[in-house]
Amino acid sequence: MHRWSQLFIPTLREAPADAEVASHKLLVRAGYIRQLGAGIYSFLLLGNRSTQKIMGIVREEMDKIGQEFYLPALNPREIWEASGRWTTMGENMFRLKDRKGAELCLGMTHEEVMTDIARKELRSYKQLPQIWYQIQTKFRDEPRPKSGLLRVRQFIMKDAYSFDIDAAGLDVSYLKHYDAYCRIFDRCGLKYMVIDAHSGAMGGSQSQEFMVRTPAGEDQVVSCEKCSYAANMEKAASKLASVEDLPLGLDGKPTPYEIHTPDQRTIEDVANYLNVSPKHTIKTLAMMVTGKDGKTGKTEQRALVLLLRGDHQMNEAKLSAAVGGKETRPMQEGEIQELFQSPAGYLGPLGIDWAKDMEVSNKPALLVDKALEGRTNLIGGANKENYHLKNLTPGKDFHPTAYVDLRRVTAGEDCPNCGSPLRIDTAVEIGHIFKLGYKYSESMGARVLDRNGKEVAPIMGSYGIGIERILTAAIEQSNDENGFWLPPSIAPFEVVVVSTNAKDEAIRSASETIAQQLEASGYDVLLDDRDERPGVKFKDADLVGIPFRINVGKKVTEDTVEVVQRSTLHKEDVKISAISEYFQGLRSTAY
RNA sequence: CGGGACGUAGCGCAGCCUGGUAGCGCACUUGCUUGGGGUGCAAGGGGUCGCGAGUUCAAAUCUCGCCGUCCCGACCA
Repeated sequence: MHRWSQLFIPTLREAPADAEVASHKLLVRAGYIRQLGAGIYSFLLLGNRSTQKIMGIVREEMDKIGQEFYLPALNPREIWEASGRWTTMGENMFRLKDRKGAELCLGMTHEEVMTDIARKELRSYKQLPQIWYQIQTKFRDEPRPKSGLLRVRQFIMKDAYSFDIDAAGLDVSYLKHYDAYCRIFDRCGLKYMVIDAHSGAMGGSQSQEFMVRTPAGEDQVVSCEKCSYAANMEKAASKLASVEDLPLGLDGKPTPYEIHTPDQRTIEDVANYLNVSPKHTIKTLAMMVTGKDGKTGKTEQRALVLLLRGDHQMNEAKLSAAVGGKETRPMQEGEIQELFQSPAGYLGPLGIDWAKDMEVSNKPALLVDKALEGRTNLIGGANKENYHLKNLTPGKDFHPTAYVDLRRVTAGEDCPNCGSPLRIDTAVEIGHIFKLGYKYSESMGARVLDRNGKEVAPIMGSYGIGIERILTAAIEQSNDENGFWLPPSIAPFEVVVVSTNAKDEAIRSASETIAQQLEASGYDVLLDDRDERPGVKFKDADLVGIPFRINVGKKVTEDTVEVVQRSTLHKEDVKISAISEYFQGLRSTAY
């Protein structure tokens, strides 16, 4: 039996001044966590109980599909060199030296260690498939830890890795994880969505993220109001209404011609001045790309010009993907003048010798958004102050280096699947599954013999869940100014029994009895037996995330107590003799 | 890493401009009081004013350096 009077639950009336998001303020106020440093937190009794319950659920579901390991957080440099990530992980990796001067790092993820086990131990296709997982502490030297537990430098992750003989096998392992993740997040009581994601620096093909909508989130998610379409902003697409192109101007000849547009610099100005919709104009964005050349290894800089439909916005993530992850920045004035021989405001694609493919780096590249592919008679800058061009047709008047998707989806546009409006929300990523492919098995030399006796690399998948993020997301999803409420499955206690007057013997002993009864029926019970005023206890009970409260008060003389559901604040009188049955009933419904 | 802010008791803050005994609310301790939404009264305890230099008779206060934390951006399985 847990008695509040004997526990350390340091609740705070006020949130620390440096807490910004709801979950951070409340986790501190409720005595779940305390900060040790930037992005480093201690878990106290309540916080630890909650994360232990989350890990319990994760473990139960993962045990159905895989085997639990426990790998070291301290990793030698060699395995990270083997995968190539000793360098690519850069400053995000915590590095240290041992007494002999040997280099080590703290694991940010465990593809390397798992693959190392695989390459040493797996010999035959008969040993596949394997799904290995662990629940373990990860270290990442985030450039900017923030938002309490949302972005930290040390956290607990459930990470799993699958090894299969072929792509079909990987599909099965991937699906098993998908299903397990759904069960885990359902059991944790989260409202989540699954979105298509960018595989990012990890490589690989298919990838999905499990996201929880919250204003505190750092990721933008596009989802359909009606159907199940949902995607990361980096990947999201939308259906465009078709546009009827402008007719040919002047004598009807299909060649671009100049028109005088004095002081008309913005798309909006030009469109107004010429009395056309911005949909008929071309937006020209001048950028510079910097990055290492794949062949020479030298850091190089090249001009990159982007063309979008006038009313469209550029999506930085898509651009970054289009240039292979290199850094981009807007051109400076001098650079613009040098390439276009024209001031900004009148830039266009004509008169410049564009590179034919992205590999050729001595010429500027011209990337044209797919929304302009097939369009004709557009209006764009003439590369001459105070002039624009009419009758511009991509592919005819100028030749793009490539057509790519660069456009930023905006809320209200049509879903690519069903045509219903799309919405955009910020969200927190709580889980991620993806098909790694052969990246690690090949680079690290994991090989098995297939049924033909041929040596092949196993195909891998990688699957992660952020334990603390489940707690954080749950709080973000369910809180008010007085505190928060967790789903019973992950709450530190399921019920708090509040003895409203510690000095009243009838109330005191009834509280005791009720708490014992419920505990005997298998509930996690906290008995608030402190010698405090009822108001203090109610405030604390509302604060700390326990989903149900039993108020034991004067009505004990009538064999009655009050049950309060924290989420709704709904109150109900229940006979003490029937309290266990009452909660059994709840378990089948609200639980 | 670029921009901004902050650092005074466990938490929230004032004091700094104009240098001179370090303060308020909550929390904590003791006593009484109260007992269904942070009860009231009284008496207490608790501070290297982030750290280090400098200026000065005298520094929380002025100057310089460093450290730490938060926010925006960049970054990000």
